[in-house]
Amino acid sequence: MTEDRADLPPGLALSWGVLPVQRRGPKPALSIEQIVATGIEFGDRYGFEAVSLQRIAAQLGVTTNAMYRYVRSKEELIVLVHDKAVGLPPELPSGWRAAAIAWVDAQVKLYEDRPWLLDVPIRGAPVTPNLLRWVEVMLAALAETGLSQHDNLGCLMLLDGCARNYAGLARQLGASDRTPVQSEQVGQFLVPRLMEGGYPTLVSLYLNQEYEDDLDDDLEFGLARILDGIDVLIAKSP
Amino acid sequence: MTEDRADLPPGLALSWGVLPVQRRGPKPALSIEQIVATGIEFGDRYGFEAVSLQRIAAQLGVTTNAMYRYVRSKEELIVLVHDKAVGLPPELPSGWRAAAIAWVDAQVKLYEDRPWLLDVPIRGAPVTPNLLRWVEVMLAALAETGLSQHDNLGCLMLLDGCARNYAGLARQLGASDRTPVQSEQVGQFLVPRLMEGGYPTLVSLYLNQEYEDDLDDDLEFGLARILDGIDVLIAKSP
DNA sequence: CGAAACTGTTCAACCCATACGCTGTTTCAC
DNA sequence: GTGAAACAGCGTATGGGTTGAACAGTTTCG
Repeated sequence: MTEDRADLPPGLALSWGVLPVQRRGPKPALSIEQIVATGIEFGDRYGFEAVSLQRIAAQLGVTTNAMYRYVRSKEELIVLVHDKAVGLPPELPSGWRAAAIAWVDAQVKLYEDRPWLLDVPIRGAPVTPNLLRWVEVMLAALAETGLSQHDNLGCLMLLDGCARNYAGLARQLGASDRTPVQSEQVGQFLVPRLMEGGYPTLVSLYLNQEYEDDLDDDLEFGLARILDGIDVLIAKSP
Repeated sequence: MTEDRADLPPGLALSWGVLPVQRRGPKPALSIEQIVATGIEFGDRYGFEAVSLQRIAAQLGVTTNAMYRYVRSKEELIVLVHDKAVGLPPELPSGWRAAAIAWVDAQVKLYEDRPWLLDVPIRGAPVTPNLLRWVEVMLAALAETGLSQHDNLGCLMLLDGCARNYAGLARQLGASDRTPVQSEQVGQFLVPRLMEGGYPTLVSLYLNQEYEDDLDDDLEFGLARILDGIDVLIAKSP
């Protein structure tokens, strides 16, 4: 019995290069690679919402429905575009601490280059080649901690959350920098209501303007906390 | 000159109860509260994608376009529904460490009750009353650490990321539990390719089935790391 | 050579957000 | 009072998007 890949999660087979063999009929005018590359192009240029079957089809000079000869659904397309756009992780330096910093930095850099990746809805655990490669390299670097694989996975998720967190923050702050007027207006609207509504800590935060900070510092701060926390665990474990 | 709330971020004014005064004309058949409550109902019942202007309008016996008398856009609706569905934070116990645990637990519980809140796209820093209330209570609890407000904000973001992380993980794992057959198939598809493709760590992870774990443990693990990390910082600071 | 298989296309049905203009109602100002 | 301004809700329409069914053309195997 041949492998039934019909009910595998969307994009799994295609992302690993397993595509239905074709024996008869006209040769396809397009290729998956071409379609995915076009999707990434649209994402880079116009954001995540712009990566649609319609647009890609139009760009490639084909009707929308022709796309369904290549992908089963939009979701499948997104999975493929996501994996391809994430690409391969960098080589990590030796030493789990340096490796973790490099890994997180690389992720932040990636999200800086392609902010729209933060908008990709995450349906489940990663199963595509490039995403799993990122997991693999970090997990390998964490092996030297001597912790259990389970704990290492926990650390990795902590680091991943940290990276996504700050990348998202950096994006929204970068976007709001374009309209400092609006930010000012928000403050004027908000502060009186915070004072009346019993938000003393937030008021003092606003008035001290402590929220005006360098994002790199923020990332460094969060990452340092996590790494210190992992260190404590390593020291505790026999 | 009266306050110009026209160009404030969508949902800001409405969430704080500032709604356009109406002097003439028929009384509105609907109220914002009603609309938002209906949106939450749909979210609870059918997930985030189900909260649409069309559906809410139909449910309330009104045409879609009538909605635009109350909210300026779908985004505004989402912001309002989000804030209302999040609700008020719990009372936190004294002691920043216990408070942090309670705060994260409450958030995880919230996302357990309303998983669709994880799908709400985050456009910017929180500005709505309930969301800011969550920030306020945690920031107040962190005041006793003696760290700067800036550092406290960093800690809060760390905790928030942790909560969202594990809530998301819990949801996807809970969803995949419904179809263990598919998970099996994924493994059968994936493992050979991981072995051939040079993913030794992941292969061992898969084969040891170390990924089968209690999620509560995961949360506890991540949270413990973060709290330990914060502790280290407190100990270092004068 | 013929038939099977596969291609892209047209036609079509949906869902969704949003804009415009109309009608009828309410209420303030005179 | 009463008239007119202001406003709610509706119908219609538009544009964008995903997905499906039926069809016609092309390639290649038997």
